[in-house]
Amino acid sequence: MSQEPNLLSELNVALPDLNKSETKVANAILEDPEAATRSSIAVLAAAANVSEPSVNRFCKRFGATGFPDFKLRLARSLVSGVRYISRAVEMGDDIETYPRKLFDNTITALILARDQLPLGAIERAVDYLAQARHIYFLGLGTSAAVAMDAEHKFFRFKVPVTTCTDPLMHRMLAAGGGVGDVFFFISHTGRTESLVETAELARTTEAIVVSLTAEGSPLAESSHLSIGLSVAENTEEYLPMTSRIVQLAVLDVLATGMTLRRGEGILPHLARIKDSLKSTRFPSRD
Amino acid sequence: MSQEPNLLSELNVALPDLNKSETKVANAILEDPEAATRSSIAVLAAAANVSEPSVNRFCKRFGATGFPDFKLRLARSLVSGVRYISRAVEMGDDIETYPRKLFDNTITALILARDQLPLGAIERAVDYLAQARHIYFLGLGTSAAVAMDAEHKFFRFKVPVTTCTDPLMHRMLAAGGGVGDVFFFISHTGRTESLVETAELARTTEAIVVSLTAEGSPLAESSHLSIGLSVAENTEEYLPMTSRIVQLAVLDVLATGMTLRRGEGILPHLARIKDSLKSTRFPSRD
DNA sequence: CATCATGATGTTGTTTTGTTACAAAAATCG
DNA sequence: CGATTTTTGTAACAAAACAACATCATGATG
Repeated sequence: MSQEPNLLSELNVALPDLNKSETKVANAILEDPEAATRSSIAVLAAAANVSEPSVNRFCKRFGATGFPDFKLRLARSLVSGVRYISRAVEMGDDIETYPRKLFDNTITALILARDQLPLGAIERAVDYLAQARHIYFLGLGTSAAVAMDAEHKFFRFKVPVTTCTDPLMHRMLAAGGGVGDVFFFISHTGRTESLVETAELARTTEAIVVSLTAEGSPLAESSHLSIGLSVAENTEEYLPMTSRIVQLAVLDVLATGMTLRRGEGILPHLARIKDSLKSTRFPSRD
Repeated sequence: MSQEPNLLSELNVALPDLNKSETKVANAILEDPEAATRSSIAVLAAAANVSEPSVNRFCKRFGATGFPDFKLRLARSLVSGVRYISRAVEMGDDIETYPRKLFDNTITALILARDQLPLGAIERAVDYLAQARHIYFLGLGTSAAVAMDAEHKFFRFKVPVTTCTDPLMHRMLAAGGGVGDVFFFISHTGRTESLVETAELARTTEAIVVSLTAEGSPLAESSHLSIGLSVAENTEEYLPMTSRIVQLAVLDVLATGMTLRRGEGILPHLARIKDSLKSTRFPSRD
């Protein structure tokens, strides 16, 4: 699905090249786009002092099939314009405001990531993971929690999984890497010295080094395969937020890819794991 | 500008309260909202197997002045082509398909959660957390990773934070709770016996018990305050996915609420913490 | 400077689309 | 089981959009 350009800015750009009545229509729309989406063709024509067919022709000129279709595009470009701007939380924000902003930012980040997902890299990562004899998820700080989450997913595939947050352990594990080992590094910046060094250490062995990190970062460069993300963490923010959620979503994708690779056969196994928790829970009504 | 809630999630929420033909219409729209915005009332009526006036009434029920107006609202609430019907991944899906499905499901879950966020509970939770002398984040399984993430956020506010995944430790910590302690439980189901028992134990002390869990669950009932979520984890899926991401987003909200509560004064402190990592990283170009 | 060609604009009438009023059917309740 | 309310559909009606054609402006050419 292509990132359709904003209709309003398209109008602005085209403005000089329009003829008399088209200009009138364009101005009427730009004057109050919100209202334009609500008007009928007759009302808009009156507002622009032109005839109805002129408005209709105008719409078709901009690629719409007709006036209703044009209104729809207009409506959509009105939101996407607002939505795509990550609005930072401000000190004055109240409870009605900041939760919505945070959710919207997260949603936007996921949409952006979804549309730029490096599918090729993901597919190769699934290849590596599916063949791994042992997977190591290594991350520090916020990414440590992500690594832990990954461990909770991947152990289900009957592969030994190790997660670890101690940089010294990292080094030792990396040094001991061998055939069939996959070292999976998770880092938002991809610049953490300790992690990059560990990745390089792992590369001196027979192990495979995969990273989920910023595109073009030192860590990405040091890996056999990098799943490059370009999540712009709002620099104003003091707490890391969106980046790790995108990382988690990508790990969901990898785990799912692994399930698909394993085929139907793995499903009973996954079901058994899930069911094993039943007896730890209070029965639910349904 | 009114913060209009997303029409799609409004539909989802209202779904159970609709009568027969209204349900049919809602499903037809949810099935493919994008197409719905392009259809005429006749086409949509046919797709839903109802009469045209039924569609019209449906639109008015949701606050629109008529069908065209409804379509406009729908178009506005359509975020970048997210598919609202959570389509589960199927065994035959290829790399072009399943990553998108997973992301869309996650995005949808976040939109739904955003529009049903229990703001009152969140506000009170921020109150408790802001006044806490010690915060304990307790979760098991997947929620353990969420708890760990929470720890990584909240320690920044100069509050001692403890995370722990050992149920026996949980019990002992809970038993030792006192004034100023906040026990924050994280659980998707809210039915894990061990956690519920721990929560009840904590309630016998002076400590405050807060939970981030399913609405109306035993855990929610056992808490002083519950932030109720109703994320429908797709039961077909064998891996927990969307629920924990929503939990993380809510914890972001809580942490941000805490920042706002603390006021400007906390910002230099947060900045110092962030900067402390600088020397562990390779310098970036910008 | 008249005339024609071309393109832009408006008028009219048809078609499509949406809406209202009302009647039939179904559900609810005493 | 019948009365009452709610839900749903039918059909007539109103509004909107559109297409075909007519008119007007513009400007190029003899």
